[in-house]
Amino acid sequence: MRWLTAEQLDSWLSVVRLMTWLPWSIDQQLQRDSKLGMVEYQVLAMLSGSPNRTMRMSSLAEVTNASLSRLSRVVTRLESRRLVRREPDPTDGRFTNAILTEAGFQTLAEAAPGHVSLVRSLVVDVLSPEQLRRLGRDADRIVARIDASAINE
Amino acid sequence: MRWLTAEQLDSWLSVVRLMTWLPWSIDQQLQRDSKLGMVEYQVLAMLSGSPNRTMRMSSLAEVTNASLSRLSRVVTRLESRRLVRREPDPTDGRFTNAILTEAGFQTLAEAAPGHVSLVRSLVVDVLSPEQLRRLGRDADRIVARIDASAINE
DNA sequence: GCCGATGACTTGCCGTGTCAAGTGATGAGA
DNA sequence: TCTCATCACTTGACACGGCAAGTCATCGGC
Repeated sequence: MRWLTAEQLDSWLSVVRLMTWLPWSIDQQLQRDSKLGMVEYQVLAMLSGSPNRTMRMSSLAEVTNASLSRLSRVVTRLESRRLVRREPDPTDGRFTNAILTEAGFQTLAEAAPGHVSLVRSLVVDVLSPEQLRRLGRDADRIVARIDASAINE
Repeated sequence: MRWLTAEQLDSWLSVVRLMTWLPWSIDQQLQRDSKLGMVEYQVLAMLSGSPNRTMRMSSLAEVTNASLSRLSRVVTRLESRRLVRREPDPTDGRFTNAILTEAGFQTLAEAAPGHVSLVRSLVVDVLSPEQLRRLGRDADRIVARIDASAINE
């Protein structure tokens, strides 16, 4: 059994702190300024960038990193605030489409500047372009390993 | 309002994926193999490395990145499994000490190899020593910014 | 064309985290 | 010494996510 060196452990604990506090911080700001969680924001954002502001629940779940069951509840909440609407896919009733309403688009438009500016001030503008690129690539590497290990259960 | 370039957005979304899936993956393994969540594990680990396997609730909350209220519930659960014990600090009854029991130490000893080996296979062994160091430093930078922005509310 | 299999969600139940209010111990000032 | 403020938690109420079971539409084989 190979243990971690003190240095490796330090780096790992730094990553753990990041995983704990960065989502927390983003959620705080979104919640305070727009009454949205990060997943809610991603749902609105992904819908706004899609043809007809429409996406299938299952695709939406994938791009927002949410389970289908979580997404279903999130969309239910957004629907009750009239930010999103649900419709069965006309061509195949098994699919459900989530559709961004005009009110949802407005809400996103109001939330986006504050959100982006926080992401800038906490992450993007704190690192050099090269550091940010590397950080993204490292994250991709790790996520790829997770995917790989999930496949072989 | 400065928007994000496509490249910056990509990197950011990679980081978001990391923050979503890495904790999930760690929790899965710990839960499956040892019926522990990541915070539970950290609690046991931090206690085991402390003098007398004892720590104040408030210090423990800090090192495990948990709110005091969350830690209180976590320790209640661990206590009901006899992995941890609570005692008021003899020298000042306002403090409560959490103490790792022998059973708790055993549980940690059984959980640690699998946990460490997952951390290795997902993170530590996927990056070069230099990449890991940089990742840790980038994480520190970001967390420092979060702390700074939390201070000025 | 019918019927079981499959796929795409949805939902009841439960465990857990948060927020705010509550509790009990201690220290500080009158 | 007797408050009263403060500190270090703890806990009740509530919101939310996960899991597994349920629902509904479609498809494939007969």
